[in-house]
Amino acid sequence: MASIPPNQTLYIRNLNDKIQKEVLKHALYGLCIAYGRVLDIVALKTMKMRGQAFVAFDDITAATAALRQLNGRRIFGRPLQVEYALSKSNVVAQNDGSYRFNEPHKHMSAVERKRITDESSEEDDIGPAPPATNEDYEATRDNGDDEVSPSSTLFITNLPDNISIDVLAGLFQKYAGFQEVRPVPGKRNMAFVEYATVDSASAARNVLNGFKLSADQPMRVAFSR
DNA sequence: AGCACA
Repeated sequence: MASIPPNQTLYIRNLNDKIQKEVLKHALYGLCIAYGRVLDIVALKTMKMRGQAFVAFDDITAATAALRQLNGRRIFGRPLQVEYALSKSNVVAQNDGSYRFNEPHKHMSAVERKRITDESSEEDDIGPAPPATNEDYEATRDNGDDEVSPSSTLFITNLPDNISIDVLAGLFQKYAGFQEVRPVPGKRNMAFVEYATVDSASAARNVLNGFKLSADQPMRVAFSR
């Protein structure tokens, strides 16, 4: 079996394509960041590309470690199939100066190209991506009800019943200071998330409170008491 | 199964 030469980008397939794209990326990020710096994650929901993702690492060593550890690992109910990508990601090309944003990477008719483009812009995500900044967040935040004082432990409620620890870890690991997710025994729709400091917990809370993991259930992220 | 990104 002719194998693919090492590449600092991994090609991942067999992903559950029912999962909201942003959630998927967060989860992959959470899994991958353990092996090195992650430069970018690309996932498309086009006909051709759904169920697949590209994770660009800092270097080949990190990618190789992630490939070894993550291949076959179950996430969202499916074992990941991880290989090296065939080509260089744009992010890495940009980094090494070889990026030319014109050169066609595929031979495709104009109509095919248009079809792909249309599909890419189609909005099939269930809910919104987490706001990118705290400023964005102010618009979506619920100015509510917690009189609990800030803490390094977050208490998550209103989760979809069948949520996995993987998903939550994927989401919360993206924010600095993340330590662990702890299930609440007997309560499938709640969890604790531990951060190193009050500030890091607070930052994660600011972004993720109200984030939808399912269409109708914005999760609530509060400080634990 | 399916190797993209502006």
